[in-house]
Amino acid sequence: MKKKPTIRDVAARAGVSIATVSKYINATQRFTPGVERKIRAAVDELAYQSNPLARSMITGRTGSVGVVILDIGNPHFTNVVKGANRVALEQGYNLLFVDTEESQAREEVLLEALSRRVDGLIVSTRMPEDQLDRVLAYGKPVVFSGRPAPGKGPSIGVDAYSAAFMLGELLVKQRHKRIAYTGFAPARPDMERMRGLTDCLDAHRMKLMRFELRAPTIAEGERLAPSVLLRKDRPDAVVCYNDLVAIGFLGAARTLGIAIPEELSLVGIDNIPFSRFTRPALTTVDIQSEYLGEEGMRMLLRAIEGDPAVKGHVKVEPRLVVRDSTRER
Amino acid sequence: MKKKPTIRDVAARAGVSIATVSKYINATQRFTPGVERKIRAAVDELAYQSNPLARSMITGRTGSVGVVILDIGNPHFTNVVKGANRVALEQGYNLLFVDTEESQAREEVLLEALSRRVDGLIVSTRMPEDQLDRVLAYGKPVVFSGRPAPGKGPSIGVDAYSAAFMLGELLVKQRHKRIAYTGFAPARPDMERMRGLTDCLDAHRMKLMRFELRAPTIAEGERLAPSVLLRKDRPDAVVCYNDLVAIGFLGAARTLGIAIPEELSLVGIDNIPFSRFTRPALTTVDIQSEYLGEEGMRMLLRAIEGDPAVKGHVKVEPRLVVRDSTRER
DNA sequence: GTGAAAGCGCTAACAC
DNA sequence: GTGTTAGCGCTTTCAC
Repeated sequence: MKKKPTIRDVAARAGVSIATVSKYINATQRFTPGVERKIRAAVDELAYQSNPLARSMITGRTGSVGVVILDIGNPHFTNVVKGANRVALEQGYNLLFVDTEESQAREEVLLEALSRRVDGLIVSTRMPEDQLDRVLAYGKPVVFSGRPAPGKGPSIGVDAYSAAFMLGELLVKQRHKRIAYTGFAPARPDMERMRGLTDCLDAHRMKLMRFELRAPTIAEGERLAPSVLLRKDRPDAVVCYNDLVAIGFLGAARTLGIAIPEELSLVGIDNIPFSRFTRPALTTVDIQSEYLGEEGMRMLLRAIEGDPAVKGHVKVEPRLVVRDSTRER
Repeated sequence: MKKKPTIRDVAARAGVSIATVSKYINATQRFTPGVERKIRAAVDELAYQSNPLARSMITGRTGSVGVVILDIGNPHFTNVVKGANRVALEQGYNLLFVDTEESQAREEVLLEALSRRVDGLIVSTRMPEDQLDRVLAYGKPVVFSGRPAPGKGPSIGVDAYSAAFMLGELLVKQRHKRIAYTGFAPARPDMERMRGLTDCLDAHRMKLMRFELRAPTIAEGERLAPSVLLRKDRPDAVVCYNDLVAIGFLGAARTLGIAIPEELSLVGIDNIPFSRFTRPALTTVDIQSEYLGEEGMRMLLRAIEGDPAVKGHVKVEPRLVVRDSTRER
């Protein structure tokens, strides 16, 4: 763990100026063969690597972009990251990401620490709209992911209203009579989903039952399930906040001896990779997580490059995926 | 996106020297009330935030640690990250991570970029042992995760040999006669798992069939499954490289009409959260992913603080988790 | 307690 | 082509 050689060490060893070495490192110029050879030799011998911090201080660029996600344990977000990572790498940026674990307090600190180390950010946050300015105050290009951010900068997200509406339509068409939604109010898309579902049921003169989640996770789905499945007016279909919650419900239903889809239809949202492998396979809505990450990163990179056309909300269309956890009544 | 105020701006506005502002920001000293008030006012008005890059250049510390993982799509790794994140945050560090997507080429670039931006690293890599020095050459404390790194620095990982051995014992005890292993040779633990299984079967005078995966993923499990399940000498038990592969096998078996566990026992390794929710629920070995991340981070943090006792390999014990994908013959 | 000055390792003009 | 020089924004002696 000896100390690292600096550009000065290389210059001294090669017998040239530090400016020349700098130009060699950055390949911004051609050299006389002798000089080039000497520099290369010195770099090799010292195993020199330039310090990106020092470089960034001058150039104002870091070559990195950041992604802030709410929960790395949710496959939806890991897919967003996968997509973003691929595009960033292709364009010569590297991606740093940070998991806020759904904690608002943490968000502040992590965002600030990250924002100064990258050229731009994609951020998923539950922050109320009027606080979004705080993120912009870091002075870096930002793309908000998973929600519209009207007037606050570019954003990308799936159309939560229509995702929920589609699910409602399916369930109604399948003649379900008592439809429930397990919502998670703190999440941004929750209200839109609720609206989509309510509007759809209203049109058919049906009412929606709502149950409240404390977190959008498998464990929480399992915890909540009994209280909705053991009521005397048990719903005959439940729309879960996301696939994770639906998987928890599936597990609980099995334990409780409730057959799905025979006695109860169950749907999720997200279409995470595992939803295809539950049994019964989960009916859900694909929200194109990976594409969200890719396209979000493309937007961010354009913004970093100074493209003023990057603004407004990009609405991505959800796709209904009907599998075996729903059945006609 | 106007330019950020510097410490100089604050000093000018407060009518003090930049040295004084620096001391205020870092709380390294007490002040006369008047000065303190003026500085605070200036900081607030300008919404000043110190530039961590500039600070790092001088102090040599960044306050961040890095984690390099092979595939963020694998819940095993996301759990490692979760554990590491929690511990890092507790200790006042923040965590940046990077996904190499199982690509060696990428690894180089990402590692170098990351290493200069953090105080230390936890790295998962398939790099051959003799190349591990390259990682150490970055001059930062490193903990290798998921494998021993003899003579190359501290490491932590689950005992892959015994994990496989346990699975072998279970399957033998259940009177399986034709046991197969779907391996993934490029991965570090593959050889140890192979040894564990082979030793166990040898002791019972049984032979192990081996099949080769091209990646340790669900999709690859699905792809490989038919070629092992449709042979005339079909195994009656298959040990999958990990739970993801096992889930792929489960899906394929369903499609092929092969009943699990009635006609075939199937086991995975990792105990990812979803393995409890497949049907049948997957028998597997818990490798304590989250603990691996926590403890690895504790080791790293101690190493960063200069503790010379951090070295050698910490071997974590796996735990057999018997569920419903295996059955006595 | 406070400030002047010397850098951290590097790049970007601008001479030569 | 190559070298000189002036910083990037900050911390850290070391005087006062």
